[in-house]
Parts: sequence; structure tokens; C-alpha cells
Amino acid sequence: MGDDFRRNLPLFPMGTVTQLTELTPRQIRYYEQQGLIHPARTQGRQRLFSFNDVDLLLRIKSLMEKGVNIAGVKEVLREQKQTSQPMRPLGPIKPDLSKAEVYKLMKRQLQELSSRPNQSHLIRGELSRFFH
DNA sequence: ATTCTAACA
DNA sequence: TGTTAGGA
Repeated sequence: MGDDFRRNLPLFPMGTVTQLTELTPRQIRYYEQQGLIHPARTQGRQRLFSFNDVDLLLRIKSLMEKGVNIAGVKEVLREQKQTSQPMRPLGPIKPDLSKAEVYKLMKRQLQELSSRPNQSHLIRGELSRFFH
């Protein structure tokens, strides 16, 4: 599927992502520090997020809202990574696309997000307590 | 105008 | 996590 190519295109700056996810820049940067997401950077060190990054952030947000802490989120993400098929990384990063392009892609993404019900997880709270 | 990092009265 | 300082 030469489609995950688009899913990984570095398209949106921080401002757009905060609106798409309703997460604060602080939270988003923190999740990156925790290794939950790996947004690309422009030459000016500014983050450029892909659809996959946004998707991931929404899943993280969902989990956190259910009481899952960072450790728990990492666990869930680790499990989901084993389940899904691996995809090769993205090479060079492109700066930006026209608004028309972005909106076209966004429409597609929104359709996918709503048609793919995210599995909910029972894991919540201090997961570290149950690790062994 | 936006975003970035570092740090905490 | 919020917020702010000081740069780019």
C-alpha cells in the first residue's frame, strides 16, 4: 500500500496539531520526550507532524483520559506495534503542501479515523504495579 | 505571529 | 502539567 507514504508526510506544525488533538503543546512535546511520537523537524528545528503522528496522539489522549499513565500508554503502544504490520521509515522531509492538498488529505484521514473504531483497553492507573 | 528549549515564585 | 523567559 503506497498510501502510508502520505500518512507519514510531515505536514502540520504544532499549532495545527493542538487544534486537531486538543492537546497542549506542552503535552505533545512531553509525549515526544517519552518516545511516544517522533515528528519530523524542519531545518529551523520546528516540528512537522504527519497523519500518523496525529492519529497516535489521539490514541494517547484517549488512553490518558481513561486514566492510563505514560508507562501504561507505552505498554499499549508496544503491544499494538507487534500486532500491526511493520512499515519502513520516511527518508527526506518535505516542508509544506498547499492548503488544498492538506484539506484533501485531512478529509481522507477523518474518514478513516471514524470508520476505524479504536479498540479500547482495560489497562489503567499505575500499571507499573502489575508489571512482573 | 509561531514555535522551541529549559526551568520553576 | 502549567507557565514563563529568552531565542530563532
